[in-house]
Amino acid sequence: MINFKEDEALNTLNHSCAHLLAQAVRHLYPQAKFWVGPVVEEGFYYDIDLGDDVIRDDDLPRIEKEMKKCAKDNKRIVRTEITREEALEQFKDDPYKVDLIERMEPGTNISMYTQGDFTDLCRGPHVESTKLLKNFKLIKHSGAYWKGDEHNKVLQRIYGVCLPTAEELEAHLKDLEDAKLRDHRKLGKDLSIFMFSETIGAGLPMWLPNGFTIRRILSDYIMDKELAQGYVHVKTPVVVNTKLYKISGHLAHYKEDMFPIMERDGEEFCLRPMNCPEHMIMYRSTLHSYRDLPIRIAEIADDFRFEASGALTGIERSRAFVQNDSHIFCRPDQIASEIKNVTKLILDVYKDFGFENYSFRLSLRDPQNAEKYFGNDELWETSEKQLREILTEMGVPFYEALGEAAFYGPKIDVQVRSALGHDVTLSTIQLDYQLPERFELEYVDHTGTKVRPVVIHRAILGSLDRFVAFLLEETKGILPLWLAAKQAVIIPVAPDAHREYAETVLHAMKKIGMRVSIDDRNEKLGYRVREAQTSKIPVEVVVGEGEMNERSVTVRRYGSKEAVKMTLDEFLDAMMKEIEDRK
RNA sequence: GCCGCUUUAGUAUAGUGGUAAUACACAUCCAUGGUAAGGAUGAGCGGGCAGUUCAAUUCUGCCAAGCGGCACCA
Repeated sequence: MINFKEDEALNTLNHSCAHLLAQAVRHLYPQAKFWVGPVVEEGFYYDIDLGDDVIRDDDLPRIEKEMKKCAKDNKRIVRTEITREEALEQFKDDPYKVDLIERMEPGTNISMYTQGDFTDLCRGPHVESTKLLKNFKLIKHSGAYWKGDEHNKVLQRIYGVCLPTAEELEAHLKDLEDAKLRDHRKLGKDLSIFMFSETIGAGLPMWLPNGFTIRRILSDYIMDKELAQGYVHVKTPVVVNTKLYKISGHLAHYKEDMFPIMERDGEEFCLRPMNCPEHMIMYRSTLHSYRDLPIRIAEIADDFRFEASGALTGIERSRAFVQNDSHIFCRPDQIASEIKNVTKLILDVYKDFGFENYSFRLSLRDPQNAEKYFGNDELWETSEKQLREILTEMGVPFYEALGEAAFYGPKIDVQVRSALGHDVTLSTIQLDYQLPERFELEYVDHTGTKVRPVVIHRAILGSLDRFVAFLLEETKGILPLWLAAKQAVIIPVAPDAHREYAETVLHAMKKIGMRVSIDDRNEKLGYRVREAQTSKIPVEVVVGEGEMNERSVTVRRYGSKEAVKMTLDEFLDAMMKEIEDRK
């Protein structure tokens, strides 16, 4: 996918196109006032105040037409400079421009770009003439809060793209269409992975047999990895007394994001939004020696968060989900090695799945917004520094993001991009000095003194739900053999004549643990082959007269046009090896 | 939650102010077969609640769910 922001030429082109958009909007909506029109990764947008008017779908073609008209005039785009004071005077009737100008250094000059009857404040650069703006398309529109603050007025935002040639534009629009085909919501429906029901409730997924099988494989997989690394697994309740979240501080901070509280017999309960506090209580239930640390408590945990209705996105963001969660209770001197181990585990797991498009993000607090966070400044600075050093030392490339920390500590997040371009967190590692304090956790050190441990929160697959969403989009629903819900289908050429041998093959495959069935419906071979292919089943085994007589199978793999004949034993060996290797 | 849009059979779509169509899937029957759709017949549909109208799937309002963004994301 094209990155319009990083490509210098495209950036300039799109920036100029944003001005063209503004010019056209000014013609069609004389009352329009303009905020900003930047270039972003997916193209350009402009935020516009239309007074009481709004943009509707039908308006985009109208605006495009006007843009074409403006561009055809072939106006040169001219740069001029004025002083800050002159600018304030010139734009005194436009509160948005005044806001922008006032934030510039006094004494600096301000550049403006003019094309025909339209002038806008702008740093530039721009293309020479509007005639270069030919191959553009307005993609979508939406409301957007002024300055990104939900208390501010909603401006109208229009998104578009501009490319040098008509062919490139067409190809880009085709890419956008294709991305929709690997949207996990579409694949999930087509492949019967999960479903939603209005009657069950928004954001509450139901996992169908195929989907549950995939989840079961995933949780077995990750639990085995964890066991090998010294984790222990537990199960804790999804409904808890609200006392727990009063202690943890969640109730004060995050009540709005929780399902409503239940009250009975004078006690309050809630559906847990996360399970950290329960693991704290579990840790606290016995006395720990410094020799016992680290203690790594893990859980495949159902959690419930009342996500805003507009945030729900299939199983990528739902209100009920299952975390692959763990809390590592350790001594301060163990932090670095524990975080390194978790990072290694993440890299190891991504390798098993063949993921390559991800990036590590060091999520820091936003110092402008300090009241959002627990704990004192030094502690934050120390722990942020600690995480930064660990990543640097490991040679893992990462970027830093202010304001992305948890309220109790900084994080290392692993970010991926969904089919539709959403930046989402898959894995996370969080350093926490706060919850141990709040829950008064202790261990006995080598001098016999009770001291406070540190907690590392971590999720490798993140939530199984989101992980499956990403997995589907990355693989286009074509899962590797070891993960496929249905790994193989056996197709007897003539069901009546070859059923018995098909069953022999079935039992042999089941014996090595494969998820396989026989398709002995009274349909043509071609029909059954087609269905196996469209269901994205990795392996088709055709058995007929020849196979029956020589105890062999004819195997066709998903996506291949070739059918290969081999003995049943060779086939079983190959399958076992492939599943074992997680290829 | 905010701005805009959408909602027709199991699925994907078409169409209309006079209660609806196509394909696949499904059921029954015929066909009994070698790698992407054999044939016939049949059953099944307007998100919910109001309003306008002689008449609403079609127009209007409210609600819900979904979609694209915004905000949010422990």
